[in-house]
Amino acid sequence: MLTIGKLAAETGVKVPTVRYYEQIGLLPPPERSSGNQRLYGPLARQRLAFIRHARALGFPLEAIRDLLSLSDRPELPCSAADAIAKAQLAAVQARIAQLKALEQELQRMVIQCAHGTIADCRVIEVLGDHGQCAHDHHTVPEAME
Amino acid sequence: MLTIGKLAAETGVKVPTVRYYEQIGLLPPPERSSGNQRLYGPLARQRLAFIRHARALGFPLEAIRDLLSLSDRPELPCSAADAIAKAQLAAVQARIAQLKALEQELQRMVIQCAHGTIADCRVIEVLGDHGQCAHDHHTVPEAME
DNA sequence: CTAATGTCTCTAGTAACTATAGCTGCAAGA
DNA sequence: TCTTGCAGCTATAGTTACTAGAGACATTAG
Ligand SMILES: [Zn+2]
Ligand SMILES: [Zn+2]
Ligand SMILES: [Zn+2]
Ligand SMILES: [Zn+2]
Repeated sequence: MLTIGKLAAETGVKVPTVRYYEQIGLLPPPERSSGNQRLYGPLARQRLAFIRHARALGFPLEAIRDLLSLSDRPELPCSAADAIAKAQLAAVQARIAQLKALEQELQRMVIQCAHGTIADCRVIEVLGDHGQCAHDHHTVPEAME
Repeated sequence: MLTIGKLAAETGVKVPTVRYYEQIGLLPPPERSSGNQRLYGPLARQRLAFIRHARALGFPLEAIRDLLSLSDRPELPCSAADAIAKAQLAAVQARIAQLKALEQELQRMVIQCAHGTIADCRVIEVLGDHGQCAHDHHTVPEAME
C-alpha cells in the first residue's frame, strides 16, 4: 500500500492532482490509514496511470471518465471506446490544420518586418488588418486542454 | 457612434466579450449615452478588430495588451513587437510538433483495434500502458488558448 | 523527544470567456 | 398613450484541469 506521495511519485502526478481526481470521481475513494491518510493499492496505481496516459494523449477528463467505465466492462463491444479515440484523433487533426495556418501567417509577419519603428512594423500592421493575411484562419483557436 | 450590439456585430465579437475586454482594461471605457449605454467610435472599433485578429492568431490576451501599448507608441523600435510575434510562432510550432506525435499514437490505436470486445480493445490496452506507444509524447498538452 | 517532512481539508486562483438573473432604456405597433 | 419586446446594464457564477495557499494533524529521522 502506497501513501499519496509515493503514488504520485510513481506515476509522475502531483499530489493535489490525485486528490482532485478523487474529488471529481475519476479515482475511487481509497482506504485510509489509522491516521486518516490515503492508502493506495496496485489497482489504483493502474487506474491513475491510465488517466495520465490518456491525458498525455489529449483526451479530456470527461472522455477519460467514459473510457474508464468502459474498461470496467470487458465483455462489451469496444465500438464506444473506438469512437472516443476517433473523435480525439479528429480533434487533434483539426487543431493541427488550424495551427499550420496560424504558423504561416505568423511566419509571414515575422519575415516581412524590416525591424524599423512600430509605425512601420509589419507585425503591428498585419494584426490591425486581416486583409493583409494570405489565409483565412478565421476562428479563434480553441483550447484542447 | 455605435452601441455595443452594433460594434459586436461589426467585429464578430459577442457583446459580453466586449464588456469583458473593457473590464480587464484591453478596451478603454467608452462614452455613455444619456441612458448610460456604451457608445463606441471608429478608434474603439479598430482596437477591437486588432484584439480579435491577434486572438485569432493565438496570441494570449497578455501579449495583446503589450502589443496594443506598443502600437500606441509608433516612434519606438519594433523589436519588442517582433519578439512577441516570434515567441507566438515558436509556441505554435512547438504545439504542432507535439500534436503530430499525439496524432500518430492515436492513429496507431485506432487502426490496430480489431473491433471486438473491450477486453481485446487496442485503444483501452494502449491507454493503460505507454510501453505500447511508439513515441514519447510524455507531457500533457498544454492549452495555448 | 523533537524537528522536519508529509498529509489532511478547504478555499481561491489561473485563461478567456460564457451564461444567468434581475433590472432599466428605448423604439415601434395598436 | 400604452405596451410589448428587444437591447443594454450590473454583478455573479460556471467552464477545464488543475495549482497554490492556509492552518491543523500524522509520521518518521535523528
Ligand atoms: Zn517589426
Ligand atoms: Zn488574418
Ligand atoms: Zn477497440
Ligand atoms: Zn504513450
